[in-house]
Amino acid sequence: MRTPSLDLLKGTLDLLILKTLSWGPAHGYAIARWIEQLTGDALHVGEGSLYPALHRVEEREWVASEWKVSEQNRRAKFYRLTAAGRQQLKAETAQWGHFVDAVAKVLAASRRPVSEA
Amino acid sequence: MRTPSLDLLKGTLDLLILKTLSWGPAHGYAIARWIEQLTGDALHVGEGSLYPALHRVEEREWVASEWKVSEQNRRAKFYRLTAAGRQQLKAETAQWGHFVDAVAKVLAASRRPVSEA
DNA sequence: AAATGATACATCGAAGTCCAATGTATCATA
DNA sequence: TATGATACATTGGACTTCGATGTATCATTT
Repeated sequence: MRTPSLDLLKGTLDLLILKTLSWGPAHGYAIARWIEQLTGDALHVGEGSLYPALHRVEEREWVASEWKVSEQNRRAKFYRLTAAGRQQLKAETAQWGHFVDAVAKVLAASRRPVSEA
Repeated sequence: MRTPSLDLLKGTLDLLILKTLSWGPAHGYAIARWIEQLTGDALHVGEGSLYPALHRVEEREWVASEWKVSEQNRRAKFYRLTAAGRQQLKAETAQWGHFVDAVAKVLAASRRPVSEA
């Protein structure tokens, strides 16, 4: 069985994380809440997806982390975008756009293409 | 390591298959070529992704299959959309749209949302 | 002072998906 | 008869996501 929280994200979680960090450093919890808030809860980011993703992007050095104290006065690991991460954000944003365009082309077609040759 | 054929598709392959079959019955090979042709090769559909996906949607009874002879005069398994598949196509198309919208909202934001109490 | 709820980190296992590589066979054409 | 395009299929590996669960701290309420 599938489709619990819609199963969405589909590989775009990295992109969304990089994007939220482009607004400034943040800890994981805040990242998840921001995404949910911005999308009106259309996108739910669970911990089980979020933390593996954060470790992933840190391992690839697109983000760096540092322990600090949050606005709520609690220990929290703050992530910030690296220069490489900024590059990656740009690249993934473009790639996402191309992908969406390509899918749109198929969805917009009302009949099959002529098999030329 | 990742990003061989761009790693894309990301769960939308079922949707693309259902869509191509909405134009009429087709065999797997044709489905893959149509998608590539329509997207100007932005989307590459490999056999290793295609056939498992076809078996998947058949198992869920969104498509039905039948052995026939192709335009090239060869044996080929033709898939056609079932009534349930047509329903599913509609549902997945809508869901895809919502997802793209949600991602767009995050990507369009220039700063973090205000954390309202 | 104690209970509660929100914040914040993290891991695990299960399930599912995609992909490259590889293999077989047929038919049309050269 | 060799080649290339068509057409089916499987396998193994790698990766991602998800729900569930666990720990701990701080602020607020009782």
